[in-house]
Amino acid sequence: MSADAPVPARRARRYDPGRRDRLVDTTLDVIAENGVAAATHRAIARAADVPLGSLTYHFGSLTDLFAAAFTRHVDTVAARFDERMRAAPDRAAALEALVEHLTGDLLGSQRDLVLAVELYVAAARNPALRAVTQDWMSRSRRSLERHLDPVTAREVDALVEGLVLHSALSTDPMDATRIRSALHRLAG
Amino acid sequence: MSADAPVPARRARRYDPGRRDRLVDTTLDVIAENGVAAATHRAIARAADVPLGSLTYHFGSLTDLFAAAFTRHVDTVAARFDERMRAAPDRAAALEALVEHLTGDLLGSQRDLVLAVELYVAAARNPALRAVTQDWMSRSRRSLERHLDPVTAREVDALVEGLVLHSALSTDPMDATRIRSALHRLAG
DNA sequence: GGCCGTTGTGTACGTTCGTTCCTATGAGTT
DNA sequence: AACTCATAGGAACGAACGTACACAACGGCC
Repeated sequence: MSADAPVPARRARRYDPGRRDRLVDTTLDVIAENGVAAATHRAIARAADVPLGSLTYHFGSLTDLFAAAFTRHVDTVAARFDERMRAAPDRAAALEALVEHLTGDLLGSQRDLVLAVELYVAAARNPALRAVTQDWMSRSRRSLERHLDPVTAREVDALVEGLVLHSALSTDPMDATRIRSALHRLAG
Repeated sequence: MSADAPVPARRARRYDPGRRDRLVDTTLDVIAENGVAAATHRAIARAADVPLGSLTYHFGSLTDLFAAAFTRHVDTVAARFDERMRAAPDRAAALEALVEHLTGDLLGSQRDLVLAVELYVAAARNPALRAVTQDWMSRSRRSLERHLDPVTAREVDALVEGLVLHSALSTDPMDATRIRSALHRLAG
């Protein structure tokens, strides 16, 4: 009469060395999927299949976790973007690489697009995240300045931001041809 | 023994014909000030100095209230923008009006800027708000097409969106001169 | 002046949240 | 093998949330 007692089903898994890293990744997944507002401790714990307490153990607060997640995201995208710019031999190639970055890397995966916008808004209200956005903006501009003068780089940067926003939210985003034409008008 | 009884301090004010309108305005204020996430029934009620129940009486749900608020905001900004475009006699004047719109109307009041970005993100997750953003985007483009061909209008629209985002979040937004130069490069 | 239906108000309910805390476990060290 | 301490796990707390609802108050109508 005690075999299948109402034991609360103890969790078996133990000692998970990469867990902290996985939590950061899962956080980005949840934010991309449902937005920052829906990225609660519980939602992330469920998505990562870890108990609730594990989150507050690894990260002192939800803001800390967001900061870690966005920092990772910015590092990933900024590194990829700078590599593209570094690989370009001249200005024309840089513009084409920019088109590729926009249509291939970003617009291809709605994920990075959405994460960017979510980061922008979260940072607008949260001082702890503002540094991450600032870092992204300055790295992005520095990459552009490999082939563009500072004034043009700044204008292109603004246009790119607008294209990202448009693409993330509009029903009919601009295609590669239109983007290329706009970039050349601005920086060609 | 009953004069100053612990009566819960009945509210005196009654019959407030313009209340529904005021609630919409107050909602925009709260969103601009603290973001959509902080715009709760209670926060708005406090800001408008009305009891909590008044909100659910006038608006069936929080989403309904947001939709009403954003619709009003879009109507205001879109009307002002279209008037500027309509008043411009030619393409050059239209571009200058656009600069004026950006630096004067929008960047002058951080408020409209922030509201725009908040709307974008809220709409990305909430189907009921998506129609409002679509309306804004199409009206904005139609206004631009008074003086620009459709292709250019679209590019300018994207650039403007990027400038808005940059201005709302960057520490050193572009000034009127730079904005004018960028617009002329793109559409001049 | 008395009735009625719209409008206004206060409270309560059930849910979800971030965070805290106590206990259990096992890898690494001695 | 024994000990230790960083990690893991689950329950609990108080606070805040959206919403529902019962009752109060008053303008408009007879």
